[in-house]
Amino acid sequence: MNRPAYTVEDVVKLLGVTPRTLHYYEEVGLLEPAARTQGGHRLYGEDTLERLHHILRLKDALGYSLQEIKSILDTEYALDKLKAKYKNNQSAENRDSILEESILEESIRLLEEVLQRVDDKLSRLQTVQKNIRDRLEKIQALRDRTTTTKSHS
Amino acid sequence: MNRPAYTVEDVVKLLGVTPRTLHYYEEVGLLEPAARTQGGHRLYGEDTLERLHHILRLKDALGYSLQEIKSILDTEYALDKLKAKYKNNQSAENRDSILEESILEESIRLLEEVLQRVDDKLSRLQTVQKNIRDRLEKIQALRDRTTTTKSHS
DNA sequence: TTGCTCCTCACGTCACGTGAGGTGGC
DNA sequence: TTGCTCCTCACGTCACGTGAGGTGGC
Repeated sequence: MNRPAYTVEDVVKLLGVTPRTLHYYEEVGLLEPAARTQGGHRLYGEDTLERLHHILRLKDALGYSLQEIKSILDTEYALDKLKAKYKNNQSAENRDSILEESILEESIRLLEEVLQRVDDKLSRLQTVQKNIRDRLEKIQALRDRTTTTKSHS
Repeated sequence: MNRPAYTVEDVVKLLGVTPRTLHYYEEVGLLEPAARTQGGHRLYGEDTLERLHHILRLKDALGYSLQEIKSILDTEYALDKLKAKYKNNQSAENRDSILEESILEESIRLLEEVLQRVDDKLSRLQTVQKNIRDRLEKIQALRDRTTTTKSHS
């Protein structure tokens, strides 16, 4: 499940980060390599690759700090564990008691908060997009006026 | 045209930045106050306020560095000057020669580049939005299952 | 074996944050 | 005059960038 293993070079090419970023995320406890070679070279698994992808989206698209991302990932991890516990449990009463746990409400609050941020960013970007398109059209019209004038002369 | 004047406090409240940010942008030559009081307190004009708003959009929504923003604003300023020159000129030949200037093509290239970035950000954000909505629905369904179970018992 | 990428310090940089000590403006 | 905000240094911080000097892996 953790196979195949990716080297630093692989990750760098796949996700467009630098080795330094991988080192730094490890330093602050955000991303651990799945293993090391006997020579000390980092090896990443498929799951850490997905985790990094998620980190980058939260950072680049939504502008969260690494600290905030850490707490978001912690909450998501706790939720995943809860889901696994739920699935592995036969008893209906046990299932219900699992669903009582506060991590469920916390996850919902978190997702709603993130979604709000996404929506805000989206509407702001759409305004910018419209703005730029208008300006681009105007200035292109101005340029085209020169071209037509030239063809007259 | 540069009236009314805004104090640091006004700008901070209107655009949600800190005084330190205003100081720093001035330090790197991005944003000059329109004037100072005799006591040295900064006063901003309506136009610098708009400029700051533009800077913040380029930084927060699009992720440009202050260096990049500076060069973008420089290009836009040059284009504005060109437009003014165009409008104030009666002669058709003069107008044509103004339109020959390379700043026109440069501005179009710049706007297309920025628009590309906006579109990229938008599509990525839409993916994230869909993702979160799906996950939110699933986890809400899980929570609601508990509620209904409870009402049965 | 050659060459390219990896490793670990460690200092530099960008975009501010955060006091320290002092003055301005309603 | 009181109190809140402003001012200018100047050091701290976050998220890496960038060598320096040395070793690993196909």
